[in-house]
This record gives sequence, C-alpha cells and structure tokens, in this order.
Amino acid sequence: MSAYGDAGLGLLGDPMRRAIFEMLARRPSAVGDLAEQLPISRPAVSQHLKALKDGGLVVAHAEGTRRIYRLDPQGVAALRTWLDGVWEHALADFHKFAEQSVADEAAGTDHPASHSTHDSTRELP
Amino acid sequence: MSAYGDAGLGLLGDPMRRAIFEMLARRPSAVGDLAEQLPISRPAVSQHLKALKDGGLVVAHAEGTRRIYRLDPQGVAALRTWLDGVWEHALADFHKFAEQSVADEAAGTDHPASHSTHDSTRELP
DNA sequence: CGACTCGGTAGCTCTACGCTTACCGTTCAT
DNA sequence: ATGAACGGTAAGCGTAGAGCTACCGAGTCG
Repeated sequence: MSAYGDAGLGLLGDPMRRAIFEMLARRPSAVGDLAEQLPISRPAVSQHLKALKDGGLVVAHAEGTRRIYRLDPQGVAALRTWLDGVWEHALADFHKFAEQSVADEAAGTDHPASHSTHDSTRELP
Repeated sequence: MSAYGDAGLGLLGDPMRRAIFEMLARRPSAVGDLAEQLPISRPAVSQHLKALKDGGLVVAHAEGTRRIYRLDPQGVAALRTWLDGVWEHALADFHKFAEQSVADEAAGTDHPASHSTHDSTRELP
C-alpha cells in the first residue's frame, strides 16, 4: 500500500515520465501517439511505459495491434495516500510552530535560541 | 502553482531525498541529526536539503549554530494540488472506461477490438 | 499468403547527479 | 581569546539510467 506510493514517486521523478503520466491523465493513448507529441523516440516511450506499468501507475490493454495505456486509479490513489500522510504530519507540526512563534513574539524581541530549550529536535529515548 | 508541483515531484524522485522528506514530516530536525540516522555523509544531507529548500519543499531557520529544517506547508500543498488534478482526470476517465466495459459485456462476448471503432484514443480535429 | 503497422526488446553510449573527502565560515562555550 | 560544534561549499569520482539504432514478434489488411 504505502510502499506503492514510494515506488510511484520514484517513477515520477523523471520529467519525461511525468509528462507521459500527465498525458495519460488527460486521455488514454497508444504508444505511437504519445511518441509523436514527445521529443523522444518511440522505444524510449515504450520503456517509460513499461516502468510505469511495473510500478502500478498505468495499465494497458490491447486493441488491434495498438496498446492503449491509461492511468491506474489504484496507483494514483496510493500516491494520494502517501502524500496525505505527509500532509497530516506537516500540518500538525506547522501548528505547533505557529504557536511557538506567536509565543515568542508575545514574550518580546528576545532571542529564543538559547541552549536550554530543547525545543522539538530531540530524539526519543 | 502547478509548476511547483512538478519541481517537487522531481525532487522526491530520489529515495534518499524522499527519506529525508519523510523524516522532516515526522519532526523538524537539524542537519547532523538527520545524517546520523542515514547511511550517507553529512555533506550529502546538506546538499539534499539545499535542493529541497530551493524547490520550496522545506524551510530552515537558524537556532544557535544549528539549522532546523522543517517541511514547507506551501510546498506540500502544491504537490497535493498537482496530484488532485491528475486524480480528477483519472477518475473521470475511469468512469467512462467502466461504462464502456459494461456496454461491451452487455453486447455479448464479442471482441470489440475492431478497426472501425475509434473509441477514445483519437485526436481532436 | 505476403505486405504493412504497431510495439516491445537488445545492446550500447553518454550524460546527470549522488556521494565522498577536504576546507572554510560562523556561532557558542570556557 | 581560543577551541569546539555545526553546517555549507568545492572538486572529483563512479554509477545509474535515459536515450538512441537496429531487430524481431504479433496482429491486420489487401
């Protein structure tokens, strides 16, 4: 589940693969059609599609001699799940930070970067 | 806006950078603290953090000699926005696909992969 | 049954970039 | 003032991987 999110992000790291991914998001397409609109060769597109398929981000189905690729909702959902987790943590932490900032300002213009306050960066024992 | 999402995804393509990102999601940390828990050197972590900061995914603030890094909610939000767009398209298309699949099955076990049906992969004139 | 289209695979090249060691600036403690 | 901790930067190396050309199998028309 969450492991898929990681793999998916790894795949989308490449700009060209991301472009293909977005094109498939707009409309399902065959390999050749994608290659026509991209600055890379058809085999290159094919390789990217294989990677995306192995990663569970797209699915393919034959249609005559053509292979129609489309996004796999499951894969996209996995990405969303991963991001939602991060998002949650980030928001929670951001709130704490905002509170402390406000507290600092209320306490005056003093520098709070003293040694005694082990704020939030300590490790758990 | 959406351009940030793209850049963000590019950054998170690297597994080590993703690991750092997730660690910062759990708790804001200093460079050295991160390096201790990772199989790479401290300068390497520093470089990754620079990349993440330039990409708008994290922010840093000085605290004594230490630099505390934390996620930038703005950056995470940009990622979410990008993904939401893809998600929307994927769902809409998936619905169309499901409808057609049902229609095909209802029409009998015949193979619909004929040459005349230019289904959904045609370009707009 | 050939001729054609479409796409996946193999083998290779070459660039991008992640990591390391070394060095230096900055800030705090004694 | 001097030493130590912390972290950013420089230069270089080595490898992963993105791209290409060439080839071949699968399916579709005449």
